[in-house]
Amino acid sequence: MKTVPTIQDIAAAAGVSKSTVSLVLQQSPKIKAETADKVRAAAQLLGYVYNRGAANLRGTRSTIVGMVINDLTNPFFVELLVAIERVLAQSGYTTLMAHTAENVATQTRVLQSMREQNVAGLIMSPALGTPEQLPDEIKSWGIPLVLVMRPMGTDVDTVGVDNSFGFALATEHLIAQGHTRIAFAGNRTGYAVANQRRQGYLTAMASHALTVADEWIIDVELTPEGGRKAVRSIFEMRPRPTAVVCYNDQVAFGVLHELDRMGKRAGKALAVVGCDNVVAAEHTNPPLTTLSAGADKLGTIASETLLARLDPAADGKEPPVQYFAIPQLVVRESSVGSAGRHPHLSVDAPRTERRVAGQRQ
Amino acid sequence: MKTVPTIQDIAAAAGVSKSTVSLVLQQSPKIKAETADKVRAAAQLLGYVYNRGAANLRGTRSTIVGMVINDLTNPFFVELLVAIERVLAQSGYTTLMAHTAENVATQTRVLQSMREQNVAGLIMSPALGTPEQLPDEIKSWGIPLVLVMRPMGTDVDTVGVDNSFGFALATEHLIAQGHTRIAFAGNRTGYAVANQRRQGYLTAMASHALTVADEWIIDVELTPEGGRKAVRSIFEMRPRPTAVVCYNDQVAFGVLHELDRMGKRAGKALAVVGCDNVVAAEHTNPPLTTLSAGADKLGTIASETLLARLDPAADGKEPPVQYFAIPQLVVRESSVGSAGRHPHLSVDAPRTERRVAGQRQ
DNA sequence: CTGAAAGCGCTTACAG
DNA sequence: CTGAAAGCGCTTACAG
Repeated sequence: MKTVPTIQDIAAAAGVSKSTVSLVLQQSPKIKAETADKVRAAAQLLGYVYNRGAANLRGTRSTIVGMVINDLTNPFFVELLVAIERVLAQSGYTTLMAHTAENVATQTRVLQSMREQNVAGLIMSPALGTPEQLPDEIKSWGIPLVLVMRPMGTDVDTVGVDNSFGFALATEHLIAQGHTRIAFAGNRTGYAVANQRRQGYLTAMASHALTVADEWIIDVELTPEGGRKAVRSIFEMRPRPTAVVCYNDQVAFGVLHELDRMGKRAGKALAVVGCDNVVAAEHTNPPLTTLSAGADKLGTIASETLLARLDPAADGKEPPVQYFAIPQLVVRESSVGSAGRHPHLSVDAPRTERRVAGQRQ
Repeated sequence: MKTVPTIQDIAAAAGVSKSTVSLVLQQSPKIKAETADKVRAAAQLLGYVYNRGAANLRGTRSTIVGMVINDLTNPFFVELLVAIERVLAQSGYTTLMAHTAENVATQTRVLQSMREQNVAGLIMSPALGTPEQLPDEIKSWGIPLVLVMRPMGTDVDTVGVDNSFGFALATEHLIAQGHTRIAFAGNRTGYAVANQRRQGYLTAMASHALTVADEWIIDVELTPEGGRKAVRSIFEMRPRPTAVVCYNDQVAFGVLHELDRMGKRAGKALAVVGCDNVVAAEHTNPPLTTLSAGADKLGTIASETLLARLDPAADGKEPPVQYFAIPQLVVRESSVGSAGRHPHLSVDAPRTERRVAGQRQ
């Protein structure tokens, strides 16, 4: 545990005051180039390490950003995290990460800890069941907050996806393939995102005058295991759905797997669509048709939204950002070739990835 | 941006000195219970938030631990990260996370940043190509370091896996299935872990007097794309291997996928074994046989190793920990049923997951 | 262009 | 059992 030199030591070595050293380290133009060079040489020589904690304490700003993620077992959130971390690092911020595992109590503890660390701002994907006044409370702490993926009112910066549009798009795709009995594997009731996704599906069905049997809305855990359970339910229904829209790729992976165990193949026995377009969706057997909003793009926008709030030039009077990406459908083999009414779709689709652009009507 | 109360404010409100407040917040037994209660009540009332940065600055210890991960796109490292973060949080430490994406320059920048944040300790999975003197350099900073997954000499605390044992085990499994022409999809040359894995495979082959054709050692990227390329190579070989040991599950996923594209099935056309047992390995089509060392257990051990070093009671004279887990083989469908010489193995394996315990001879 | 002084919010001996 | 004082490593007005 050798003791690290401080600006005081550099000041002594360079023969200047510590004020001067501090200004040099901040790249202040007030210091003469010659003096600055002398200081930098001394710092180099002594192996100086800037103490950001001390600077944050004395100065007004901190350079730590907290990121609170609800579910790192879902690769989508990992992709988001990686993008956010990259953009923030480029702007000189360090990312303090915490994982709540969808647990509100853990989330409370974690937020407290971030507050104690004096984070400059927070990016959070709130755990399910988060009390709706939490964003206001965080704001009352004076910490800028950007919500990702899970909106909580229009009063807080939010970066997410237009889920009802996306799920309508996915359902339309299946209808265009000739399917009329389409199931939804997700939550029957639940939080905002779950409702939006279910609603998008229902809207598309209704707009084609297709009736939705109550049992087609299958309430399952949002995991591969939930997807497997959904398949078992579907194959007990009479008449049974020929297609299923899944809450996310994790559920869809379970669907693909259970079909395989039954000796059936997605795309033939059952058309399957997921949501998130995680990297693995490209390599499943068969490859998964899924909604893509671009984790990388969403992470970038979330970071930039926060950085704008942290900019000392910001007046804090800008209205809340409410950005909802329009997802695209990436068509792969899991959703084509079963209904067979659109041969042009089933010919190339298994080999050629095509993106159906989301277009609002 | 309302201003947060400090211990000074609490001291005034409670009618004591700030020394007393500080001691109460540290749960010191020196303060009379009555006084302590009074102080805590005042803190509660004012909405006091402990400023850990100030405490770290004045005190000798910091409560931030840095975690440097080379590849978060590999779910194995995410599982490791989650376990580490959980254990550290339970001990009152906050985790500062950084992702290097296998880039040594990024890693250097990130380590610098962690040093500036005055982390109490570091857990690192070094990027490929990390200079071998880095652990010594970090130690010279006075920051305890635990390496995970990728050893760099015996002089630094290390938690990893006995890779050569594991890959021998995987290869033995394939030999026991009757395979004699077994390929290896990974690196032909490379860093320590790559060499250990390849060596384990070669050792098992040699111990059964099986010759390894040079082309069977296939040099590919350690990604699904690399796995796909390996399959294409294998099917051009004459005679062709009937089984392949993959560097990790990511490569194996690509293998399973390319086989599927060719209309073939892993376990029938080609026996496939992976390494890491990531959660998704259970849900691939077909499910993947793979080596498991337990990301959760490894993460727990790594955290505990670091916590022991951070314990103020530690004398710093304990010898370096060198922990290498003995992996187990989790047998699933991807590796059985193709050679058919051991019918008892191929009957239940596709449905029943069995663990073959690793036993050193 | 540079220095002396005060202070960020805590903790830690040292007195009493 | 509690308080007064010094100081952790910086930054920030304020002088000059």
